Amino acid sequence: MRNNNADLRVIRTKESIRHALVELINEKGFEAITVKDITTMAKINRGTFYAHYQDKFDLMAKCEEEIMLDMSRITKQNFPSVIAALETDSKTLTPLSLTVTLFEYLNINSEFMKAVLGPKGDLSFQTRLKEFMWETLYGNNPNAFIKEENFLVPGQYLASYMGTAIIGVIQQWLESGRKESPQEMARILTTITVNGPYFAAGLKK
Amino acid sequence: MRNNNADLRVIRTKESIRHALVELINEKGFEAITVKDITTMAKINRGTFYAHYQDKFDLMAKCEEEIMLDMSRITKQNFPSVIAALETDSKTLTPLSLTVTLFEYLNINSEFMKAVLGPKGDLSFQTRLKEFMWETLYGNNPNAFIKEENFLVPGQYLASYMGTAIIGVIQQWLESGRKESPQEMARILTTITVNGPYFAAGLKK
DNA sequence: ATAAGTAATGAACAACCTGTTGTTTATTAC
DNA sequence: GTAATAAACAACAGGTTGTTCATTACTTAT
Repeated sequence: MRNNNADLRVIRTKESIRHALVELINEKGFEAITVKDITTMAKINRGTFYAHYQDKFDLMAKCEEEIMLDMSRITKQNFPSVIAALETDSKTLTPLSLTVTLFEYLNINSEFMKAVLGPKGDLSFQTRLKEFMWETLYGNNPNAFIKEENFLVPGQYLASYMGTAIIGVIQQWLESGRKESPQEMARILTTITVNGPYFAAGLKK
Repeated sequence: MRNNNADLRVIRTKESIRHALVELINEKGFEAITVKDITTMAKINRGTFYAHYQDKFDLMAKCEEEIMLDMSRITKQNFPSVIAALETDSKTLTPLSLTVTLFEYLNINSEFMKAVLGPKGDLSFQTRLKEFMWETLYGNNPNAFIKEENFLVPGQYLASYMGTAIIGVIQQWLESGRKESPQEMARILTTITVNGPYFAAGLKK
């Protein structure tokens, strides 16, 4: 039986297609990209593109899917349960070591992440990543973080607030050139979340 | 000299174009919309569309620009300075009354806002709105909220965190059917921001 | 009320992009 | 070495785009 995925031509073709996609998103935004743009930049025949993907949406979906699966796999591999992650961090409420791991992955795939999370990127991917980050970092917290009604505000708004805020910090990190290490970013994110933005700014004791 | 903008035909045409745009974004996402779709739904000739807008991107940009100008105008009208807004609220750190005003505007234009901030919306608009909200609500705070280096974390990450978090709360409100009043939403947003998410959830004293 | 000015219409146009088809070429497994 | 398999290709029909032009319908200023 043949192993299709091992064919060097396939690997080369797919790599140049995906590289061209990232380039073009940064250049003109996913919106304005045509299949012709991609194949021209990837230096392949347009027919070849359709042999691998249905259209540009299919290409995008498969790239995003791969990223999400990777993150899921890495998370489960390193931290089979959130409880274990929390114990690693000696009694903080947020799994710091897990956050470091995720930032390390973002760092490796920064080219793609920067493209799809940037202003010309894909809003639906942002939504999916937001939900993933929320669930991974806080959603399964054994302290049952979000209840229907929380202490001061409805739980759904707390979840949206924190989920979106994480994405914002990631975007800022990617756009400003990833000057901080993944470790430092995890510390920053955890600090703001645990203490609240006003305290972190020094405006509140 | 004639005033072209007053021509009832122009007003009617533009209104039906913009209404069709909102409908279509909710239906299939901005991405997939063709100019033909818009003109068919708006029941106008395709040539008429090109008499008013260069293409669908130009249409979108002009709609967004109008919203941003509106919000800017309303803000300046009601609160010429952030200091005045803060004084209205008897010594909180966040301008609650200003937040209410902004949520009231979002409420009136909820159809459009829901479309462009939803999963099928426009990421670049989200970025612009984020920056506007940040600057309006916190950026000009006389307490000089964000410095180059803050107490615990770099200021740029605090700004991104809070700016994006606001957008997240707004998105959640629009998507879940705007059950809360603008007043209630302003209270929720202010509460989380001032106290921090962990406190608001009841996990921290 | 009317005339002048302006917007909207329908039709036609070339240019472009799309997705598919049938064919050729290169690689791999036996 | 040969047969199976899949990538690469050129050519095609169908649809969208942005423009133009003559004609019709509507609005406004006088």
